[in-house]
Amino acid sequence: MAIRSELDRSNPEAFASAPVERIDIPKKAIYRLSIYHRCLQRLVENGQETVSSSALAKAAGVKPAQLRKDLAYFGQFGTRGLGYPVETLASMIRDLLGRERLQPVVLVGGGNLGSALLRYQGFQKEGFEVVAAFDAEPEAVKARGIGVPVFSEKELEERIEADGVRLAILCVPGSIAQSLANRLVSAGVSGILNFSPVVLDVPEDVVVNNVDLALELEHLSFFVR
Amino acid sequence: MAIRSELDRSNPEAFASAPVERIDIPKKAIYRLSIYHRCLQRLVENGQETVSSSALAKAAGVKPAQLRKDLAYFGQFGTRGLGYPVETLASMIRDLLGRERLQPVVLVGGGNLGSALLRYQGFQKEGFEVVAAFDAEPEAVKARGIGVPVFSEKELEERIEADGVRLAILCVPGSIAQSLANRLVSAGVSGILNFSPVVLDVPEDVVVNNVDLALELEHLSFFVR
DNA sequence: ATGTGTGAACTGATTCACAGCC
DNA sequence: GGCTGTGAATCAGTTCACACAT
Repeated sequence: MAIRSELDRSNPEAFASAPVERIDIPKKAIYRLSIYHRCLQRLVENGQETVSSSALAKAAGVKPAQLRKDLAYFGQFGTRGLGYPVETLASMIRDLLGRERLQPVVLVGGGNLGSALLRYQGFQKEGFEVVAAFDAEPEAVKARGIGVPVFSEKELEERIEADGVRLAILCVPGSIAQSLANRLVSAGVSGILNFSPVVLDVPEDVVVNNVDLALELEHLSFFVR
Repeated sequence: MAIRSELDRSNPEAFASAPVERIDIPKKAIYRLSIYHRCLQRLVENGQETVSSSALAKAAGVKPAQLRKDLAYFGQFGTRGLGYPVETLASMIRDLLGRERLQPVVLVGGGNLGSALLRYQGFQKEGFEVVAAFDAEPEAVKARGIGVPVFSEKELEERIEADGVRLAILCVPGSIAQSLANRLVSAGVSGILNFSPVVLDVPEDVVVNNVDLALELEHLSFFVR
């Protein structure tokens, strides 16, 4: 089981119980896998058949050795003297990330940011399906007119369990974030993309990925003199 | 000068030429400073006067030793046997992050995500002022009714230079992100919060902080079996 | 010749553990 | 007694450099 080391924006203690064979893979490497996948997709579109570690690394903004090492965690995919087969590599990463088939996701919190994300096409484009949204005042959110069914927050457990959803996007005020996270977890969610400005406390087998927009901006402001 | 090591989501090569005296501070430590500040704000509201490293660390989701070391990079703020003065510490972090006074920010790209972020109150609440937004079709964005002036993308240089803006939020399609980043940089911007799904290539003295929403979700999907 | 795969060396960051101060 | 500040020890992650395959 498991992956070691922390990912900056997520709870340092959040580990995953991954399918047994993978051991000792830095979370950062997994993170980079997604980036490689993006770059590979572009190459596929361009009809390129193979790519060298240096070319792909450059596109992804990392060093060639790093790319090779990252891929090597999962097996041997390249041909010495030639490079990596673009199509095959892309598909293997998708497989690894559990992205071969559509993943259902729920969104909790239909405020400004929440309904913004509902309208945002980026998730759908990358193959995630937001199957439901929840809010304390579902009517208000519905009024903003989005193609995702909005339910009362009370139906949260019921619907998540019914659909077997494992991923949630949480964008509620900090004050209620923890209690909603608890409810999500006990309904069976094991991955939370958290936009609330709080450090969530969750069981070991749940992974939280924090995206704190204001904090990102604040962080930048340190560097601009 | 300067800060070493990388911050996960930003360009690994992006370093800052910081005011000389600070040397050898991990970027991650600076990142955590923002988190500590959040927690301190809550304590201020509660009227608490002092806080121990273990209490604050717990709230921030880190180990006490880490918190102490992080703060020690910048000076000695605590009292042995007592803890840290909440108010003073908060203000010193603000000062350090360059957040004592309001920072003007521009937003580029008024698509789904862009106009969502314009409506999002989080930035304003944390003391950033979005002074202008730019889009190729400013009228369309204006129509969505937001309290921020929207200009044609052509006026970008002009207005950024006039206002001396140093921070930008970039949320345009990947295909045009690099060229807009170039224009921002030459107009004087030195910190970019990048929501576009591309690795931006910028000069050494510009800091890019990448927030790739689809990628965050994808990353989670690895962990949910 | 070219370019992967990988142990070994290195660099950076976290944690320990304790000395020193209130 | 409690809690900070910090050198030393540990741990994780990156990069090097080269053996090996095509």
